[in-house]
Amino acid sequence: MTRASSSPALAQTDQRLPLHARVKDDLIRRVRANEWGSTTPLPPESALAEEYGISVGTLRRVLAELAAEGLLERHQGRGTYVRRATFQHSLFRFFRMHGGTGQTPGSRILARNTQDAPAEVAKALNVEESSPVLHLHRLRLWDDTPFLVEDIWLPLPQFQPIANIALDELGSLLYPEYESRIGLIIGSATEELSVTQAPGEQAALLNCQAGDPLVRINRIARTHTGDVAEYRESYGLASSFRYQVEIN
Amino acid sequence: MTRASSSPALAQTDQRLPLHARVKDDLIRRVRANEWGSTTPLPPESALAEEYGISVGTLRRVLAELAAEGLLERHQGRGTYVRRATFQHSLFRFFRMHGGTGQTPGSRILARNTQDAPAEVAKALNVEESSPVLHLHRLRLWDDTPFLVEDIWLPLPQFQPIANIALDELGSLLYPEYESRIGLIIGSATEELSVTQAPGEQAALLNCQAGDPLVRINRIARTHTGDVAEYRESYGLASSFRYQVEIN
DNA sequence: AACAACTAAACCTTTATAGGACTAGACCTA
DNA sequence: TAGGTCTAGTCCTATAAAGGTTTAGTTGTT
Repeated sequence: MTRASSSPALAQTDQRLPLHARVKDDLIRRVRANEWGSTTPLPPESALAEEYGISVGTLRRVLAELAAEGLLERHQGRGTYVRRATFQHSLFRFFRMHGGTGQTPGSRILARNTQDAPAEVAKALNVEESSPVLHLHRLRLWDDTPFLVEDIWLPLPQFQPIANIALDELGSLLYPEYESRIGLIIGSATEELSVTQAPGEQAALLNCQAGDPLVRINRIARTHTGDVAEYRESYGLASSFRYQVEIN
Repeated sequence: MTRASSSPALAQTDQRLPLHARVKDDLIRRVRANEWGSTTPLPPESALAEEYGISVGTLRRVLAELAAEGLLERHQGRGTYVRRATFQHSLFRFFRMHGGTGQTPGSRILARNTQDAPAEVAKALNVEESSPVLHLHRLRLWDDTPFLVEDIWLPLPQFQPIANIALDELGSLLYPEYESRIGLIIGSATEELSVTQAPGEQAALLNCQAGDPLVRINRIARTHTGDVAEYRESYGLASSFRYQVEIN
């Protein structure tokens, strides 16, 4: 029950906290530091407990909490794994398309260029103003019907590979492309919803009147370590947006 | 480790489930049945464990899960309590008023009458169409500046006391009134956000142009037992609405 | 090559125990 | 009356142990 002698891994953590909290903090740190990919399991309970110099029961409590919070995934008989971000709760899910079931999603990149980061983009990406960024202008569709206009900004030179490849090689989903071409995994994001009125350009693309209300979603996407990797502004028809939340 | 003999309270639960899951289900049922108000504590761990015929460790696991899910609140040295709904996550929180800090919230009831429930309201309240309901038309303000127009429907005769009392006796918050005058506690709610354009009436009240985009929030509020107690439609200026969500 | 049986490794369930920390109220003292 | 001290009651931390279930792979048989 003494807190004097403990594993070196816990040296960095707050000594006033109970053991399980300190172990939890350290495990979060190690997950963020990408110590285990999402395909290699964490060491088994017994090994981790021994490593930290704590009992298996205490370690199990920590792992159960982290699983409940969605950071880890546990499978009886198989092991404990880092959970990939699922984006189950993205606001984008709430654009309800009229069509319904049998439709397929797609995307079309309308423009790709290198820019000096405008103030707003620089602030979101956490880079110097006017530093070079890659800009994508993109349309997202259901069965060739556009429902979302997107502007996406990526810091350079980090994302240079995305600037170089042929446009038709870019898949309809960008995050797998970041992962395969740059080895960068998006771990979390912040989205902000607001309502605007359609300027002429967006109105034409979305097939509505200039001035019609649009929902704007700004997303700042980050890696597991917390570094900002992408900033995007997406516009969709407000009339097809419906967001539900349970409160208590 | 046998599952044959167990507390009578568990007889109703699924015998194939592990003990902790069955106890959890039963505790949820008892909380919903209002067995403990939010001021009287649940029985202590030791008593509950004995009642269910399980060990304290297993019971603690269940209580910890329920606390993590927000159904219970635990206080070392004091006891375990049913948690009152906080509505921390209500969409209303995201109407950002320009003013800022030192302002005070208020509300003004513009109209109160008894109606035959319109189809939409009847469906939301889960009552027969054209059955009698109480309707409130209300303005919510910051420092006398209106920012939200609300229509509220309540089932009769249940809410008759609210129909009878003088309007100036109704406080600025309704849920405490339901609680003190009817003994009805709101336990959860579902909110749905959509965007509309202001009709003339709302525009005048909110001090904007007809046709300006409005955020509409429909809320269905329920008691702990799941019965619908209130339906409301609220309209606010879209330009002052900003909603943030963390995703992973 | 296909299938079944076995086995090791991993997580899961349940109980038990010893001691610690926090809270509210009772009691005592000034 | 005001303020401290004590104490019973309650939840919290940490460990230990015995047995169960699930998975993936290995081995053996046909």
